Amino acid sequence: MRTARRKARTMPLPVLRRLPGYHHAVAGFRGQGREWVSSQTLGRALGLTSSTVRQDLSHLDLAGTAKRGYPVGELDAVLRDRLGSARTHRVVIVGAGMLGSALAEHGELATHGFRPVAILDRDPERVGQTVGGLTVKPIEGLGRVVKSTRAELGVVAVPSTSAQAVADLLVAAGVRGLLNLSYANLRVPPRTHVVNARFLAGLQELVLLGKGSGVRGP
Amino acid sequence: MRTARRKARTMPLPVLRRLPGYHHAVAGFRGQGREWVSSQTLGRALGLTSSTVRQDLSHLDLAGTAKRGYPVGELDAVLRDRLGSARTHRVVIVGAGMLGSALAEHGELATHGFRPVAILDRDPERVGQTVGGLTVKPIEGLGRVVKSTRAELGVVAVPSTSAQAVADLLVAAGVRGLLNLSYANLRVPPRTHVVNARFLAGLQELVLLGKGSGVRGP
DNA sequence: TAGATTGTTAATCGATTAACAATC
DNA sequence: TAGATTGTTAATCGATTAACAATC
Repeated sequence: MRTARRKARTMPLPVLRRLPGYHHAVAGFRGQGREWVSSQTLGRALGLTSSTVRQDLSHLDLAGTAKRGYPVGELDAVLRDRLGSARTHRVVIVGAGMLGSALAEHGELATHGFRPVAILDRDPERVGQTVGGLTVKPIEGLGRVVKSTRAELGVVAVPSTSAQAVADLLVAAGVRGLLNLSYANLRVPPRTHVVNARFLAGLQELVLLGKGSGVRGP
Repeated sequence: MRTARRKARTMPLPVLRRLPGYHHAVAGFRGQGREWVSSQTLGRALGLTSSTVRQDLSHLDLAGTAKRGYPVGELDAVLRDRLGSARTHRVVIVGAGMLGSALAEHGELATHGFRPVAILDRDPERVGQTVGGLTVKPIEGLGRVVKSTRAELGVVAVPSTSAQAVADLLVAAGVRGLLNLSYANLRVPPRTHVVNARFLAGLQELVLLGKGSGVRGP
């Protein structure tokens, strides 16, 4: 076993996407008081081969130990650092319907470093109401709100018909990343990122997978 | 240009995952009254190369035409057929918090063929309340409810700490696919499918992407 | 006709898996 | 010590992209 190289500089996108999964699993093992975890055990928890796990973890600033595996506490710390769980990430939510409100009031956000700092809506009926301790503001104020709250991230929680317009506003307001909860395909300029968490597309994917015939591969 | 082969039998997973995106884009073009759409235009809408689009669409039972592209109406019909938009897919929602309730009341579900047929919760306070026209039922009745409603799909809309337990119940009750909205990594038996739509993991992914340094590739 | 665009094959790229020496 | 497990290299697998003849 060669010495672990310090600080991997780059990380493939698939690996990056798995980090939240590792984090959840490791936090669980830590909660159980476990001190070491092997690549095989982690693989079982995430549905990956032990080989993939070792390749993935080689991108982190951490070394495992032969015969024991990876130190749970350290792994948890490294993952939390990468995922920014200890920092505060300000999130502005557009759409104060049930979905946006659910996000604003979701308890698990805070424990991972995310803080909803504003929620806005187009509907005058909703403006002024209180959601998760925040007063719903009119969408027209988005630019000012993003500036004054220094929000880094925006959540698109509006119907798919207005999603692109909202995305454009958020980009113009200067957020660096968008979480898209709508069914729309959002287009944003190169320096901005979009991550989709689309439950409707997810349900459709399940329908396609369920057909059995129709899917190839592993 | 050779004749299109009828009925592609299999479809790679990445292609399958892009079908909802194609569907949304094509529905948009159709709404504009457009009759033809090229692979290049579709690629722009989805953030793909025209080459990838042509490869993807070759898996569908449909032929394009040189110089014009793909017929929007036919493409829409083929996609709707694949995605099951015309059939009814019964969905049982576990968790009647704001997130589960948002799903139950979400208007876009019905237009794509998904029908919430039951919503359940562990909390006695919530049991009996009405959400989206459904009466919240106690979680203990899950097996009976799935049977009587003939639900095919289950939504896990509970805190991550109870997510695996809920997944186990849904699998035991016989649903064929799970939409996971929680942060947990769900483990299910081989014949069951899980699709994640995890907003918290999505926000974390945005943080990782935002670091700029740290990501490799395209 | 000339030019744009498909459908398909082949090349490239990159992720996953396998294999195994190092080593605890 | 013997055996389990890492870290890493190489092989494999599969997805994306490029290229181009067919053709509308």
